[in-house]
Amino acid sequence: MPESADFFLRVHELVKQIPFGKVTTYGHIAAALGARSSSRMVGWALNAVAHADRFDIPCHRVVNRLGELSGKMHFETPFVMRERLEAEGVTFKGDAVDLAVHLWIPDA
DNA sequence: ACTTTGACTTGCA
DNA sequence: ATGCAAGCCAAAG
Repeated sequence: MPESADFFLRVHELVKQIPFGKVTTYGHIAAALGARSSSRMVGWALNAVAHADRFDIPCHRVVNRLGELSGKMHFETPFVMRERLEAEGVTFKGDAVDLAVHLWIPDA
């Protein structure tokens, strides 16, 4: 594994630290890691997670800047992601999470 | 080794 | 306010 795995690890830790019923965005994670512009890499990190058996990492709590579940299509079914969030008490604003209530910013 | 794409974000028109 | 283009870094073709 390349050194970028370290980046993945930090993303994983951050995502694990997301409180129950809260969500965060790729941009905030990237910013917390000092890579504000590299928000795409956060997605790659989660992709690696999804490909592995890292079910301990709530990737469904990570959304894009608009609160949309951009990664839902990468799940087995695009519905499971929203179902899980709703199961945690997360409210939705149409097809996006109500960030005004559930947005959580990592404590880097 | 080069090109294309991707779970994003920001900026300018 | 909406739409298109660029920037970013890494992985897959």
